[in-house]
Amino acid sequence: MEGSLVFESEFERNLFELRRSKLAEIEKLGHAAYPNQFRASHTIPEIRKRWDTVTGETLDAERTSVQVAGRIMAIRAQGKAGFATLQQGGQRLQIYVRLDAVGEQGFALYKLLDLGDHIGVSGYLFRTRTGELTIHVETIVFLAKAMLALPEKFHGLADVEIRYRQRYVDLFTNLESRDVFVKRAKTLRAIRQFFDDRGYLEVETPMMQQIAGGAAARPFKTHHNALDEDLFLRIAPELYLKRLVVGGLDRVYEINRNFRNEGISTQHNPEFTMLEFYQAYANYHDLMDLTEELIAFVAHEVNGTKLTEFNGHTIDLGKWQRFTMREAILAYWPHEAGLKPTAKIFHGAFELQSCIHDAIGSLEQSMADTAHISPERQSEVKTIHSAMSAVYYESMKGGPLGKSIYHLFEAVVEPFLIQPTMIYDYPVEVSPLSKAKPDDPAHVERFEFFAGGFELGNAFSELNDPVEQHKRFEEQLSERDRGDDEAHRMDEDYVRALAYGLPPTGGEGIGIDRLVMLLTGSRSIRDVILFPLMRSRDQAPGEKLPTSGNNNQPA
RNA sequence: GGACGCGUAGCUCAACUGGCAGAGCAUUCGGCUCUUAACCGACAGGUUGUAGGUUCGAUUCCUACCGCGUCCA
Repeated sequence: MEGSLVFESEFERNLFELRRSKLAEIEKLGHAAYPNQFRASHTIPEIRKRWDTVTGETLDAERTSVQVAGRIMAIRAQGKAGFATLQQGGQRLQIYVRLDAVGEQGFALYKLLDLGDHIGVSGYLFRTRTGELTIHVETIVFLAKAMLALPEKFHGLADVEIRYRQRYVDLFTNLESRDVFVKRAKTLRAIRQFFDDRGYLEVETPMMQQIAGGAAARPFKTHHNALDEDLFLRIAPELYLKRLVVGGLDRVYEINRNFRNEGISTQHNPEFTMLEFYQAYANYHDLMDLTEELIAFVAHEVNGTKLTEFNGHTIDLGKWQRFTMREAILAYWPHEAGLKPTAKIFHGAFELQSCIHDAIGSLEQSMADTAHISPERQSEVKTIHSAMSAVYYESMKGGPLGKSIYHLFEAVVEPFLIQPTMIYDYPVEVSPLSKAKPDDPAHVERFEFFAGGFELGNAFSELNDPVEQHKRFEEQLSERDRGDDEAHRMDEDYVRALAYGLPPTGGEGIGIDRLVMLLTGSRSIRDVILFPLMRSRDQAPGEKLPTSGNNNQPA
């Protein structure tokens, strides 16, 4: 068995052996090494909630008996007595063990205990001289041994890599980390309550799909052996959920994982959790109102307030602003990019190109003028400059105007949307599944919403004209041919579903991980995912990177 | 994929300009019947991420690689 255990060092191997011999001594005292049950009268949070404010005199008068289980997180022996701190349910409670109260057997067990061990105790509540609520132990039951050393008790586990890779240690040593995941669960519960209360049906649609559709992203590929068929992990549930609306499920929502084969960053994990919901007979204006209600409700359920601290900003999730995409570009135009342009730049590729050309020139002048601009702003300007250059280059190559406008928006507006903001009326070229505005076929009834400087969600009035949908897919195919490997694929069955008649429908997707980041003040998405994807450490160096040329898809 | 930064005892961190690799916690042993980052005394714990190079001498400088982080793409 030892051969299969992973020790970090000889130190750990020795400690493990030492703890095994202690475990054997505990068995000699008459305790099972790995007992299978303990009946507690209370959880530690229950005890704290009920008795935290009760005085020592009252406790002495009542002499309340309790049975509690927990993990030892601190232990202070003092000859023939001692204290320990038990942790359970994310909270801690001190216990007091003395020889004359627990007897020779009990005290012998106490002396064999280590940090990290699980025990159960029974005794009565009292307050120490310093006023701390404590269990005066009468019997100790051994429950399980920690065979490895715990992280340092004061600083906890600080190494982020170990926190992600060995989350089990992070969770019991850093209670702030535990809190994040408790809030994550509260977020999901609040979302379900919100939609259940409004007559939505929670559904589950395929995560393994023949055509990974519904979003602009590269999928992961897998293979079903019995069918001998390649499959893709879904990048979005969208097209299946709308099939359900065709089927008469007027209000549906799904909360589950999507998989996108893209880079990893503080805002991207290859698998992430998405909420998508669809409501028949609603349009994107209805969804904007619903979204404001939802986010405010969830924030309040999770934090008891609509305010949240994120990245040095106080964000009010109850207060929203709304801009059309074109308004936002003009409103957020960086002053280093020269005179604020007019709406004329959106009228044609030539106008947009000459505007961006001038802006790039102004930005370059600002970048050279290091004396008058703060270093932080310098780096922002540099980022805006490189993004704008990419937009210019793409436009000169003959890319669609709407795509350039969208990328211009991403360059100059998105990172600066700290307070909750809805951006609506998107170019049709970047919205192949959205319904066009009745009076403006170049734009669609779509909005995205932002807070903290990143996108949280995306919604639109669903395109339900099968002929138009088929045409949009074909346009996406030609974008693929132009080299955009994130462009949508054709999905004939989806078009067929639309042909049976999709009622006017509004649909929306919200990134749950990012919402939880916002609600918990977490700067990295990895802090809100229990087991974020990490590069494996145990591959042999020779097989580290697959050499190209076998079954890789063309880039 | 690129730039920058980090990697030292199980954990948290030191080590000046290249000159004997250290402390606290945890562990082990001894003492202590109200402590709480308990305290007091003693012991032990290291291939400084890996592989090379420069040097009389490398944790420190150089190269490559591995892992992580931040920013960018």
